[in-house]
Amino acid sequence: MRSPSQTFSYPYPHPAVTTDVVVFTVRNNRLAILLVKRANMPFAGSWALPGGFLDIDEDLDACAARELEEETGIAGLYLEQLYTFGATHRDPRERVISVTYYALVPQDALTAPRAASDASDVDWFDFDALPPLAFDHAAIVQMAHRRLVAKLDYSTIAFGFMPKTFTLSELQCVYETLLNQPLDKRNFRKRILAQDLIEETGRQRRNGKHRPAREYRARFAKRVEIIK
Amino acid sequence: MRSPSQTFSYPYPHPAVTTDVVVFTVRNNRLAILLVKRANMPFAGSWALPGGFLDIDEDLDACAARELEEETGIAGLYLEQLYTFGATHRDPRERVISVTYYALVPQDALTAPRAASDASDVDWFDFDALPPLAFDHAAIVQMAHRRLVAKLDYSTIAFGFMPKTFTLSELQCVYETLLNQPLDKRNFRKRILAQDLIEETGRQRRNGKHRPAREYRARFAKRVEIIK
DNA sequence: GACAATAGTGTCGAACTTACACCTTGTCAA
DNA sequence: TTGACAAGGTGTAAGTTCGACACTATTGTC
Repeated sequence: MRSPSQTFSYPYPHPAVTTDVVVFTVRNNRLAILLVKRANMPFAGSWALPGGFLDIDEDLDACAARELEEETGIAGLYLEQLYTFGATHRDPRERVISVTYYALVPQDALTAPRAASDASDVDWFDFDALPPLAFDHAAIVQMAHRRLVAKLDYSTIAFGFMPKTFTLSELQCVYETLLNQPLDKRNFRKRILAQDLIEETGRQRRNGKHRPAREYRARFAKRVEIIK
Repeated sequence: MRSPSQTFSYPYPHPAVTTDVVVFTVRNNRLAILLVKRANMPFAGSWALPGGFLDIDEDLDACAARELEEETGIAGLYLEQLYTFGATHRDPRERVISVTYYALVPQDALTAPRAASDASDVDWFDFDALPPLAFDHAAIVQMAHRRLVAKLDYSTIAFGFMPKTFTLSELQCVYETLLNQPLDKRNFRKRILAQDLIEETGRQRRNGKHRPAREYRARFAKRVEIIK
């Protein structure tokens, strides 16, 4: 926490450093991201990415994780650094450099986020129906989305959206949502199974009033490896 | 420039922000990077990446370009942001966040770099014979190299090493250097020409006492597009 | 004119990608 | 119990891409 009772002086001007996080999920077959409503100036009342100022003895990754948890209650995600935004007037208060991160979260981990800290509200928004965003956060979101889509091709990033167990139809549905196009069921299953990244749990899962599907899990441990 | 006659105070501690740049070239059929010898403490006398402190009213990209030019005399490169390093004790003086960049330069643009500013010397080093580096710069170099190799597959990044005109053999040689493996001449030419990214200049180039080769140039304008 | 050195060219098989349709297994309601 | 509904699950053939592979062409030199 910050203690405004003293001041800190330097022989040269220093920018402030923040972290901001773009948290993606797939919800109702739509890509969605997590936003907080700002409680304070500037942009009070605007929606923004969760994030905040770096503590002076805190690693960047830790700051992103802490701010995310403080403002939304969501913890334990794997945060990957995205890009650093530092245009000179991106924050009206002072010079602010923002180191941005992105993360994926499975639908079922949606322990409804709770607002706290500098946020007066928290909610998920469909990616193609975002409200106006504070600062340059719209640009950050765009870059995160480009990265996400690019990584679909050459990494296992999509598994980041899947719960511990899932069916092939559910996985295909996530790919279709992210790629925004339908995929052939047989070819999809062939390709996924050929990669040898998932295995059957042996159980079945009933998702409706019809034939139940085989349940799968990722072969790799907790954190989904992202092939760079 | 910095004016140390006054001080700058903030209600909260601020880190310093620097930029550092990894400049790659291919030289004598080997990958090489540009290093400067530090004139000042800390790590005075050590080799390090060119870079330095962000001016308070300067964009990050501009800072990287400025510091590169000040310390090495090299200007006009396309700098792409790589990653931001901010471990708490990576600089012994104070908390320093470094936004790092990388760039590629063709062999023929090697107007011999000249040391200036905070650098007492500048030189190119073969990538697999680097001296010990100051700060965490070895980690930065490693990450830049991983990114470079990864992008070879799905981008036109290799053209960044080529002069305005070149022969197919020269291009193949750059690929072989970067991939560290020999390539089949016929398959290489087929693949490159199929991409439709280069065109014949109509001229020939004599590279020795033997049959001259056709000269090519990149189809795209000045800056080589890097497909993300 | 023979030799040295690099430039330049085509084919075949294997592997991978894509397009495409039907039967199976469960629920539910008549 | 049976038939309709809904999603689960499976194979094949054609086209395309990728990789291995060897010889002729052109220039300069001796």
